[in-house]
Amino acid sequence: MKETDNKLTMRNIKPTAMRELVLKVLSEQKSAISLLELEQKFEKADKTTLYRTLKTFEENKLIHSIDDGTGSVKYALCKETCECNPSDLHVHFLCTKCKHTFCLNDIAIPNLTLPANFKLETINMVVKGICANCK
Amino acid sequence: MKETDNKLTMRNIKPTAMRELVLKVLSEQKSAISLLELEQKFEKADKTTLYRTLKTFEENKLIHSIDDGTGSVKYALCKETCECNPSDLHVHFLCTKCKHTFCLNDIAIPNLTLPANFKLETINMVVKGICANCK
DNA sequence: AAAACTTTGCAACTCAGTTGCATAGCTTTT
DNA sequence: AAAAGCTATGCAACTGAGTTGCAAAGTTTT
Ligand SMILES: [Mn+2]
Ligand SMILES: [Mn+2]
Ligand SMILES: [Zn+2]
Ligand SMILES: [Zn+2]
Repeated sequence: MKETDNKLTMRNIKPTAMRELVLKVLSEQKSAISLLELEQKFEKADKTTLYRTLKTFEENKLIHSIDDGTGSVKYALCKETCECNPSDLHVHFLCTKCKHTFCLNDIAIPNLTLPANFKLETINMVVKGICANCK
Repeated sequence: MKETDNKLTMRNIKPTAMRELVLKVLSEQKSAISLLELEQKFEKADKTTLYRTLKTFEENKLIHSIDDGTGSVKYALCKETCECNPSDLHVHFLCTKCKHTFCLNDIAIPNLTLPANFKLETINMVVKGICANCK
């Protein structure tokens, strides 16, 4: 697990056995994953440990969290260069059929003209519909 | 409460005392309100009744709900003509200072080009930042 | 007035997320 | 190498928004 180790240390995360496993699982996903789903990928793993692992990953910008409105937060790997700045923001897509949540990394969030004296900080944009796999 | 009564019956909601009071409170708000906040506007009111009142209002398109990512759903009156169609969708704004959530009724959600074979159904777009009152 | 339906109020529950705390496992100092 | 100190892990218990079951109160229909 040299490669995985590297990804962790590059984000200033100490590479423990658990963290390597979690990163591996996250890397294998084609869509964003919830804490519960992550838990279920393991035979035996503690929810709290996974929870804190995800928090650590998120704080160190290895992953980003997605609030897709389903009631459970999803997590997905950040691009290598991602610093979670406004310019790294992208649209997310929730398929109403398969319930998968996708990062549309190539779809930037369109510009908006806000009312006078409103200052923009960040935007959450979630598109719901049918994904290419379900179509 | 002739006027309030009318708004309810026009949306096929039987005008009970409680419902009139709830609609009155909702009409007075300048920003969207949560179930808990609604509860606190009354001396003594049952959360369940308010909950179900909001559900009834929402089903009948008197109000719409807003998931602003704070963990508590907000509710705001619909425009008279609103049928909660895609064309009635608008951007919402959450002020990170005063924590108020506003309907930006005049700001339509911008068009997006989705990846091939993705079909759009609806969009939730929440802008976070500083509102005009807090600026 | 009785029967049928709707609304309300209370209590209890669900479920995702979160915290406290003790133990286990490293790392650094002596 | 042992002791001390820090970090990660595991379990249990808690939180808070939302939701459901059920009985009582209120309305409408017959
Ligand atoms: Mn993403
Ligand atoms: Mn609105
Ligand atoms: Zn799908
Ligand atoms: Zn504000």
